[in-house]
Amino acid sequence: MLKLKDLPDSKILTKFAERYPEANIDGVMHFLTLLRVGSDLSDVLDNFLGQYGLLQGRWWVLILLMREQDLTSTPSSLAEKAGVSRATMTGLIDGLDKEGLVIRVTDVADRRKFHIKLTALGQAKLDEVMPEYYRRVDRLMSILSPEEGEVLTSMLIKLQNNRDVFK
Amino acid sequence: MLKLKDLPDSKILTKFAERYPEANIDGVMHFLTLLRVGSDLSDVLDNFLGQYGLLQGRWWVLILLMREQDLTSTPSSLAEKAGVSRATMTGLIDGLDKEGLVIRVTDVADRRKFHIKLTALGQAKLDEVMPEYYRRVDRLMSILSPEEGEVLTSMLIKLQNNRDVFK
DNA sequence: GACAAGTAGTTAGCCTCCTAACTATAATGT
DNA sequence: ACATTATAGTTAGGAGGCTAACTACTTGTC
Repeated sequence: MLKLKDLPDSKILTKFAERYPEANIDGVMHFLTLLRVGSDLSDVLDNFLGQYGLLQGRWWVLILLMREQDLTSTPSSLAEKAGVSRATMTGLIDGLDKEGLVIRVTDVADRRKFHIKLTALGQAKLDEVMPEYYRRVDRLMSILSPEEGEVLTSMLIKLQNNRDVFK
Repeated sequence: MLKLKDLPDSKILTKFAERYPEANIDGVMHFLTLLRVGSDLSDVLDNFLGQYGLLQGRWWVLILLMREQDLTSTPSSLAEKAGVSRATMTGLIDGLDKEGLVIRVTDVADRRKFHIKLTALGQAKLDEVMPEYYRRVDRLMSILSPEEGEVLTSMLIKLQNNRDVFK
C-alpha cells in the first residue's frame, strides 16, 4: 500500500497542474487522503494484532472460522473470503496449525480436501483479542457521529462501485 | 493490507455481538468498509501503474523528484517522504537507476551522500503516466460531488488524527 | 588532534504476499 | 472404462516491505 507520508501542498499541485492540465487538484487530494488514511489505519490494526502474536491474515482466518456454524471451513473457501490466494492461505493455515489455533481434518469423501477447524485454543485467542479490538474500534470511530459514519460508508461504497473506471 | 473480501452481514455481527457485547456493530462496519475500500483502490492503482511498468513505490519516487526545483533529492529524504525505510528506498532507487529513470550523483562535500536526480527518461515516463492517472482519478472521484469530496476528506482526517486511540 | 557519537546508505535475512507449476484426486464425456 | 478436464491443495521462486547490523564518513568534544 502506498504510504504517501507527504501529501502534496497546493503549490506543488499547481506546478503539476501546469504541466498536466487534466489534473483535478481537489479530486486528487481526496483520493490520496483516502489511500493514506486507509493505509495508516491498516498499520495501526496490524500493530494492535501484533501485541497478541497475531498477524492480520491469521486473525482474519480465525474470525472466518468462528463465523461458521461448526467452526469449520475449507482452505479454498477461506482464501476466497479472505481475499488471498490459495497459496497464501496454505501458509496462513500452516502457521495457525503449528500454534494449535486450528486443525486440519481430512475429508473422507473427497481426499483432495481438508476441513479447517477452529480449536478451543483458537477460540480462546479470539476471546482474548476481540473484546479489546471492539473497544478500540469503538473509540476510533466515536470521533464521528452515527450519521457521519453512515455518510462516510455510503460515499466509500459509491467509490468502491465506481472503481472500474480506473482500469 | 487486510483484504476482507467478505464483510460480515448483520446476522454474523449479531452472533459476534452476543459473545462480545462490547462490539459496536455500526462502527465496526464503517471501519472495515474504510479498510476494504482503501485496499481495493490501492490495488486498482497498482494495476494501473503496472501497465506502464511501474510499481507504486517507484512511481512515488519519481513524483517526489519532480516536485523538487532541481529534480533532485537524497535517499533519506525520499524515504521519509514516501514513508518507507531507507533500506527499501535503496531498492527502489536501484530499480529506477537500472532503468535509467534516475541517476545517483555523488556529493563532493559529504561523501556519505548521494543526490538522486530525475533523468529526462524519468520525466518522460511521468509525462506518459500522469495525464492518464489524473484523468482516471477524476473519473473515479467524480462520482462524488465537490461538497461530498470535502466532507469525505474532513471525516477521514478526523479519523486519521484520532488513530492513536487504537494503540 | 583523537576519539566518541551521530548520520547516510547498503547489505543480510526475514516476512507476507503473489503467480506458475506440480501432485493427487474427482468428475465428465465418448 | 478410460482419457480428458477440472479441482484442492502444496511447493517453488519472486517481489517488495521490514529491522538490525554493518561500512563509510562527518561532527562534536575534550
